[in-house]
Order: sequence, then C-alpha cells, then structure tokens
Amino acid sequence: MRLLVLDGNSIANRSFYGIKLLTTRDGRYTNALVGFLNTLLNLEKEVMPDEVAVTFDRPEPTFRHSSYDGYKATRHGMPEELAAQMPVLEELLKELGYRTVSCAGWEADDVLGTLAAACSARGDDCFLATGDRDSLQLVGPHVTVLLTATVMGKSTVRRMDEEAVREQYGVTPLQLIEVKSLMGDASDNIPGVKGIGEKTALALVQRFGSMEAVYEHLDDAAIKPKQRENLLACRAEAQLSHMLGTIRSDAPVPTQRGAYVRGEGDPAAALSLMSELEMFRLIDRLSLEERAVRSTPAGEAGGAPAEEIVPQPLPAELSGTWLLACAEEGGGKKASAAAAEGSGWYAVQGRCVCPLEEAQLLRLLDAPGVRLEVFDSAPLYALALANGGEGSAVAWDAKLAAYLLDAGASSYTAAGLAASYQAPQDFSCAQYPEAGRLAGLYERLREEVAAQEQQELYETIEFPLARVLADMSHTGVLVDREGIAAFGEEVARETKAAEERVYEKTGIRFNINSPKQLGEVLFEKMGLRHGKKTKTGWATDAATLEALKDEAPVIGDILEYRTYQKLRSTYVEGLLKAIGPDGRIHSRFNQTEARTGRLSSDEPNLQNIPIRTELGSRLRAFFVAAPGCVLVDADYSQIELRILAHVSGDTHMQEAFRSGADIHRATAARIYRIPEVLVTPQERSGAKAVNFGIMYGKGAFSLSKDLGISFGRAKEFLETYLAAFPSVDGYMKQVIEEARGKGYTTTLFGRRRALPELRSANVQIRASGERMARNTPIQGTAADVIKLAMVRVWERLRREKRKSRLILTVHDELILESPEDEAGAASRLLLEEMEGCTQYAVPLTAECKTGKNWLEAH
DNA sequence: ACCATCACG
DNA sequence: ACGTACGTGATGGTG
Repeated sequence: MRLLVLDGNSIANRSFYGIKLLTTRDGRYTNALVGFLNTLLNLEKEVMPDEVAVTFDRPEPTFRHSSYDGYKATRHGMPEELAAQMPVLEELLKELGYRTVSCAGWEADDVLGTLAAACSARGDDCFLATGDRDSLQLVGPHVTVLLTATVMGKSTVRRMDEEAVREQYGVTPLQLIEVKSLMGDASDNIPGVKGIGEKTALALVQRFGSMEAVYEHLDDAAIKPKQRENLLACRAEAQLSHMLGTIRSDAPVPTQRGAYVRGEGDPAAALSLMSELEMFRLIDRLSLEERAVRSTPAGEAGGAPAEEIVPQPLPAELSGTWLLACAEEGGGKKASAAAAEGSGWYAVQGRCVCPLEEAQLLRLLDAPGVRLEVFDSAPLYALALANGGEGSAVAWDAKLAAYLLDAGASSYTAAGLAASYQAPQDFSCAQYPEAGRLAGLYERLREEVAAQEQQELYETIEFPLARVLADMSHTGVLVDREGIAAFGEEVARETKAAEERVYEKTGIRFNINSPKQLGEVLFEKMGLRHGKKTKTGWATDAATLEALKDEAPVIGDILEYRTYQKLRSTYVEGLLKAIGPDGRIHSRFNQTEARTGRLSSDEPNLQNIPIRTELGSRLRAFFVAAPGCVLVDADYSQIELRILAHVSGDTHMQEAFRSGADIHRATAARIYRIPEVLVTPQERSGAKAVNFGIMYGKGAFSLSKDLGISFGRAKEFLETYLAAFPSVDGYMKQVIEEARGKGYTTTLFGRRRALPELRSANVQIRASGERMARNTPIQGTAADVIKLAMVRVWERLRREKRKSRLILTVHDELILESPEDEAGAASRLLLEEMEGCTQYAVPLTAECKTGKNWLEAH
C-alpha cells in the first residue's frame, strides 16, 4: 500500500509565493488554490498512491509553544491574501473527496511523522510531500519525502530518499535533527549555537555523529577555541532546539490502513465552486464536469443509482421533441471546424440516447414535425446552411437562455450550467455523461428565463437572431482580392522603407516588433527618457512614443512602421487568408461572447476594420458589392447618448436630441451657460469628451490627459457637467446602487449581467464594477436595440421576398447587399426598422448611405 | 499561454 | 504607492 501525505500549509504557501497573485473578477485570490491542486495532481501521477491525506495546521498553540515562549507559529506571518484561500482550499479538497487531517496542539510535521511511522511499522510505503526541509529527518526505508517547489508558476517535485539525503547533506536523515539543534531555525525563532550556521553544523555532525557527541568531544582539535566557547555558552539552547526540532510520531490522528482512501466527495459542488473561481483548466484536468454529472443522484430518490443507458441508433421515423448537445463542446477554440463536421453531436429523447452521424444530424435539423432543443444553435445553423438546409427544426437554444440569465459568465458549457443550476439527472450514460441531465437542465433554464421575465427578450430577439447571424455568416461579404493584394504590396514597401529608416537612424538592426528590444534601443542605447513602465519593461505604446517625438526623429519612423506593420499583418494578410473559394469572407458573429450583450465578430473580426485614418480606411474600399448590387449602410446616430438621455430622464439632454441639435455643442452651451452659437471648437470637443466619459465612468485624471488640461480643471469640468445635468448624475448613482443591491445590472430589455465585483473587498475591483454598472445598461440596451432591428430587417426582407441580404453589423451599423434596383426600397426598409423598433423619450435616428463599396457607403 | 500593442464601436 | 474609461479580437514576441 502507498500513502501520500501532503503538508497542506507548506504546499499552499509555496504555491502562493511561486505563482503570480491574480484575482477573479470579483476580487478573490486563487493562486495558492491553483498551485496546490496542480501540485496534488502531479504528485498523484508520480506516486500512484492508494490513499491520500492532506494535513492542515490549526490555529491553536502547539506543545512547542508551551515548551518555549519564543516559538513562532508559521501561520503567523501568513498574508491576508493567502489566509483567505486556506478555508476555500479545505472545502474544495473535501468536495473533491480528499481526506484532510489536522490536530489541535500538533503541527503538520508531527502529523506527517505520525503517519510515516505508522506506515513504516506495517511495511507500507509513505510519501511525504512538503516544501519544508525539516521533514527530511523522517526519511527512511519506507518513507520518501517529496520536496515540492513552485517556480515561475510551475510546480516541481524532488524525490528525497535516504541516499539523496546522504548525498546532499553527508549525514543520515535522523542526524539532520542534530544539525538543526546546533544551527537553530530562524524561521521558527528557534535558537541555535551562536556563530554556528549550516556549514559548520553539518561538518560537526558529520565528524561526531550527534549534537551530544559534539559536546562530549569539545577538546577535539577540529573544534576551534571560539566555537568551543560558543558551544559551551549555548548548550541549553542547543538542547531546547533538539527537543523542538524533533518531529513527533505520536500525534492523535487516525493511522490505520484505509483511513485516507479517497471518497466520492461532491463533484457538483466542486465544479460550481471552481467555476466561480474561474479555475477552468483545473476543471478540465480533473474531468470534473463528467464526474459531476455521474455523481448527481437521480431525481428526488437521493442516492439511488441512476439507470445506465446504452446509446442506440437514431430511429428511422422522427417526431416530437429531441434534445441536442455536442459531447466535444468547449474542447477547442477551433470548434467551428469540428462542429461543421458534426462530430460529437448526440440526440436525446426520453431515455433514448443516439449518437449522430453528420447525415443524421442534417436530417434532424430540418425534420418536419420535430422540435429540436439544442445547446448552442450557431454551429448547427451553420452546418444546415452549408448543406442547403436551414435548421428549421431548431426551436430552442439552452446556451442563449443561459446567456440571457447572466451575460457576465466567461463561458457556457452544459456541464457547468447543469451544476450551477442544479439540474436533476434522469439517467446516466457512460458515453455521453451529460445526456441524462439535458432535459433537466433545459427545463431549469426555461423556468429561470421566465422567472427573470426574459421570455420576450428571448423570443423576439435572442433566439431569432441566431438564425439571422448564421445567415449573415453564410452569405459573407465580397472582397476585392486583387485590390487588397495591391494595397498590401504598397504597404509592404512602406513598411520596409520605414524599417530601414529606423535602422539607419538608430544605427542598430533589431526587431522593431519586439517591445522589449525597442525599449532597449530607445531607452538604454539612445537614452531617451522612459515614461511609464509595464510589467515586462518600459512602455512603447503610441501615446508614450508620441510624447518623445520631438526628442528623436526616429520616433516618427517607428510609429509609421507600426502603422504599416499593423495594416499588413492584421488586415492585408489576415483578410486575404480569410477569403473563401467564393471570393467572400464568412466571419462568425458571436452571440454569447460580450458581457454587455453586444455581438462580437471573429475569424476574421470585421468589426475593427480601420476607418479613423485615411490610409487605413482605404481598406474599406475593398469590401464591395457583387456586380449589379450596392451596399446599403445605415448607422445609428449617437445611440448610446440617446439611450442615456432616455434612461436618465434628463429633460435638457432629451430636448437637445428632439430638436435635432448638435448634442456636443448643446452640451457645451449648457455647461458654460452660453448660447450655442458662441461655443468654440475647444469647448465642443471638451463637452464631447465628457459626454463619452460619463457613460464609461471616466475620472478627472484621464479626462485631464485627454483634453490636455490640469487635473483640477478637469475635476471642475466634470462637476460643472454633473451640475448642469443633475438627472444624469442621479441616474448613475442610482444604477450603481441598484446593481450593488441586486448583484446584477439589467438593460431596458431585461438582459442581465452579474456584477460580483461590486461586492469585492478590493477597492480597485469595486471601482471597476461601478464603471461596468454604469456602462452596461447603456451599451447593452444599444445592443438590444440593434439586435431587434436586425431580426426585424431580416424577417421583413424574407417576408417581402427581397433579394437584399444582411451582410455585416458593427455595433451601431447594419449593412445590406442589395440589387441596384432594390436599393431604394432596402434603404427605406432598413431605416424604418432601425428607427422604428423602439419608442423612447428621444428619437433613435439612423443615417443611411449606399455605394459600391464600404468606404463609399459609410 | 501571456503580454503588449493596436484596430474598431 | 498605485492607477485611473466601457466593450471586443488579431498579431508578434517571449518564456
């Protein structure tokens, strides 16, 4: 039998100091937890133990304290960030089924010693894992110490057996007690002999064998007079140290075989806790999702083993409701390819679990009379559309429901949701561990959506939108490949030229792309004054370099190089790579990524195509309409500020929007109490900066930077603004207060985002939570509005049998590709639906243009 | 895998 | 002493 014993405090401590201190969104520290669990898993892999015990120190004083007043508990110096993790670690280990052991009045070392002695006595092997070298005295024929360390985030283990101890120290394990009694132990405040450190102590024990033997041979020539004097003076200390340093083997803890066999634990609780703590890689490593599903008792029966279901073929006749899920969800980022092949999908109906071949999946997706409830409809619609279907049987999407319930989660998996929403298990199925909980999970999510009054949001916006997005992606956007390539050559020449100028002016050929090398060249070799610092070196971002422009002409060339390099790598090359065989780019539009409710776009991202500079915006000319078509592009004007005007109820801001005034000019006029015609461009741009800053929760510091004014002036400016728009001020305070009370914030449509940050003990995290609380309702409502418009535009185009197609959306902008003769009707349709989908206190206006390409149409 | 940087709304 | 504006995704460098 093999017993593995972990010194919990020691390993948590090493992990804490070896791994960067990071917090979760709501300000909880997890580095010691992550390090500990990884170490534990590594150790189990290495040792393959039959039993595992984890020891923890108790806060009570130990017998060493009562023997010696000066004795210092290790727990004393524990920083708060680590102390907070200890109870969580104990709880987590219990939930994972590990046995923990602690004993008031005794230290972890003594528990280790006791377990090691008991094991040895019955001939079992014992492995003691600790970061603390004191335990090396316990090494023996059946006892191995595994010295753990965590360096740069990686846990390492060193196996110490008798031979290894002898090799490293030249003494036996037991003699290490003698060594320590001579040298003392500063960390435990144990005194040793003055003037004797590790080297001397080792030499003495190597020669004489023990501390007492040293005293018996004080006359020996090997002991120098000064040492003899110190030894004599400190004899009592050495004896005390010997007593305190000897690890005991009689702690009152269970030592029988089987006392530390790992139990079932509560995997669902562990999964839930670890999800909360964002320990996703460990969840994977522990296969926790599968275990959580298996262990959940069936229904109310509690403990009755769930019936085991064997997968069977899909019936020939299909009808009724089927639940669909993918066994490989969340596996890799490249899910698009895997999902497109249909691999891993299975269907559940009652107690029938059916693996699906791609052809079967396709049949199911458009099966008449079938209602499909799925987890993540996006890849399914994509698959259907790619094969000439349309996914008409898809009727409900659990992932979208979960996203509506809380858009603040960082990922959505069936297993994770089943745990956090406590879905019951109908049966178990070895091949598809989640299959038995799908029905329960889907039902729970449906109930929650109703309970949170999000049914309308779900039915009119989120669910129908999935199909719209799939259709947009499938349609794609046509690009001018040759145009991009030619632009790319031009940019490549400029990149090279700028690169050469940099080399010439600095006299060094280096990799300008490397911020590290660039920093060295600019700040070390050239001696430019370095402003800000980053974690890894000096900042070399555009704002920093801009400030140095006058000091060295090369700065301009570096900035130009960066610009060209970005255009070439991200856009020219990135876009060329993404062009499909049809000459079109089929980006994905992701519906459950952004925490505010916005969409995101990737593979490639078409929501960040350059526009702010003339050079970059030329790329937009290569996004073109097909022959005989034009692009019809409409964007909302100031949608977020209009929503702020609506939700805050500020009559002045509302009036400015209703009268069609220039909102920033009107804002400036109100702040300065002057007529609009007298507002200077500077005043207007200041007002514009504050208008945006207000929505994000910007402070005086960064406002002063933006506007190039002093902190004091910026503060004053902000205060004047809030005084001029008191309802805005009041709204912001109220929305934060409400979010703090409820733990989440909502949009006007009822979309929800949890904000645990608001209750964090960390002020910075709390402040960040407050900024999210003020911004999310506004950004999120704008997202709701355009999503609704998209659904209505798409459905109306379809209803009216138009040939125009939605091809792009960029947060407040919608683009159609329309036959030339339909462009007028398409423009009107687009504007009507965008402007008409809500009735707020201010009109939501949109502007529409058409053109042969995106540059012209925007 | 993480960081720094930079593109967009 | 530190940081200081919300939300995204892609790239190249680095350990």
